[in-house]
Amino acid sequence: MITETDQNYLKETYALQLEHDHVTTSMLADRVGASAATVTGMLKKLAERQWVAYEPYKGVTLTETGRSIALEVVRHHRLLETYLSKALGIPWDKVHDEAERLEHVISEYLESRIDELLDHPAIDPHGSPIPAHDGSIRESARLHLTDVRAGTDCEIVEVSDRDPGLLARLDRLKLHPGTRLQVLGVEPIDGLITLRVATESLVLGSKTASQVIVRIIKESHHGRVQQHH
Amino acid sequence: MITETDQNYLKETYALQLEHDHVTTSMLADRVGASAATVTGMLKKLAERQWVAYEPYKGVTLTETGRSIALEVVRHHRLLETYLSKALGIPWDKVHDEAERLEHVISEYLESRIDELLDHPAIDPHGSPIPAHDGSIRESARLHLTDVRAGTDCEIVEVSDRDPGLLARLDRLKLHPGTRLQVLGVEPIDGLITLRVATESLVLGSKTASQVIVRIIKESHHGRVQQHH
DNA sequence: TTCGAGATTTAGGTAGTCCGAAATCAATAT
DNA sequence: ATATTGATTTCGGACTACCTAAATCTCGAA
Ligand SMILES: [Mn+2]
Ligand SMILES: [Mn+2]
Ligand SMILES: [Mn+2]
Ligand SMILES: [Mn+2]
Repeated sequence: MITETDQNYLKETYALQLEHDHVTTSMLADRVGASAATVTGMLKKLAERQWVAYEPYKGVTLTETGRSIALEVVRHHRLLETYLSKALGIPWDKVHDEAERLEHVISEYLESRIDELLDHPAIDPHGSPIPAHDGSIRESARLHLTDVRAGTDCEIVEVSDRDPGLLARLDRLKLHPGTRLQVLGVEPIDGLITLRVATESLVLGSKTASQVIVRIIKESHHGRVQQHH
Repeated sequence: MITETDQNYLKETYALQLEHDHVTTSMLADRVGASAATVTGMLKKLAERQWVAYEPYKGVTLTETGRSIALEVVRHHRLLETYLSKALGIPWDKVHDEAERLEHVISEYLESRIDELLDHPAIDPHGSPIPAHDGSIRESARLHLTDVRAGTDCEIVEVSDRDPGLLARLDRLKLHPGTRLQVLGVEPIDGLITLRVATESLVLGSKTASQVIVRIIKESHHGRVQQHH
């Protein structure tokens, strides 16, 4: 039997694998809100069930089975966020926490009703791709706003859905998926980024900018895009 | 902390108190799907937390606190059933199981959004009253179709939401809350009840008829309504 | 190459929910 | 009044998910 806890561990492992090439016990402990000791125990259990490959002291990787369990939960999560936002008019900084609990209890039947009613949406309110029913998902390379050179034109693709405070602020600044912007300058010491959005300019800290994923529309002439990490 | 299990025990105790004047361990065991031994243990815990009054070998009663916890869950359940039915078009024999899981995880915020969108509904798809936000509820006397004399005109008020098979059948027979009917005859041995609904007549067994709650529109001239039990 | 520091695992334990089997109780029939 | 029986509780045990503290491992700095 797959418990809600199993689903959360697998989902967070999936998310961490997208951002890091090595997923550790402590990273997972941080995400699921449990102690490292607890995570070690759970990883042994998940490995026994063949949902992850686990090398003590090394790290953890999802198996194919584990990945599809994770994607099923991610699909629920993102469909629910989209539904709550569009059908119930719930603001985008409140949908995540609600979906976090609902994702584990909706039936496949309800999932498909929601999917139909929304006309099979491809992205959620934060710009994240919604896995298809068959588990396929478009996992494009993720370019963080912190890694964009000055002078570049881009469009926001996705923002992190975890922090309501961040989302409320981005909303006030009119920074949403789809928003066009130009990077005016990057301050090298503190990483402050100056942007032009429509006709206004504004400054973001690197903590905020690192939560924003963009795609480049017109590259700066002065050099190449920096690599993250 | 109130767990999902706590909520289920309290909710079922509430439901049983409406139908019986004495709620026993085995009745609860049957409803929550656990052994009598398990229920005894849980009742001790619930009594310790002052959610029920529990007399070993005697039975169990909700305290005021226990009742309001139960009504909160019942409100979630019935609002969700109504929403799933009206907004998502889910058939009335499928909404119960879905609501059974969702009821424990929706926030007060989502509850109120749903309530607003439905314009503060008073009854759910099965005719059961939805407790108000403040916990008030119209608990009218419940007259079962099995207790109605031949010759009486009535209207269906409520049907049990637990059994999808029953609901599917009632739907096929066009027996819904609001449906008018006349009891043509009651067969004394097997309890078969003959009804006239619109222009057609049909026969129900007592198992089915006992799940239907009615209110009398015009009493038979030949005597009084029988008492249940 | 050795030595820590920090990450991780192991050990020992709690809380919650469940079970079957055995013991006990309460109510009824004799 | 007593025996029987069905309901209920008690007992011993299982399983999951969590914790802290102690032991152990890994890897980079010296
Ligand atoms: Mn979750
Ligand atoms: Mn999202
Ligand atoms: Mn429930
Ligand atoms: Mn109902």
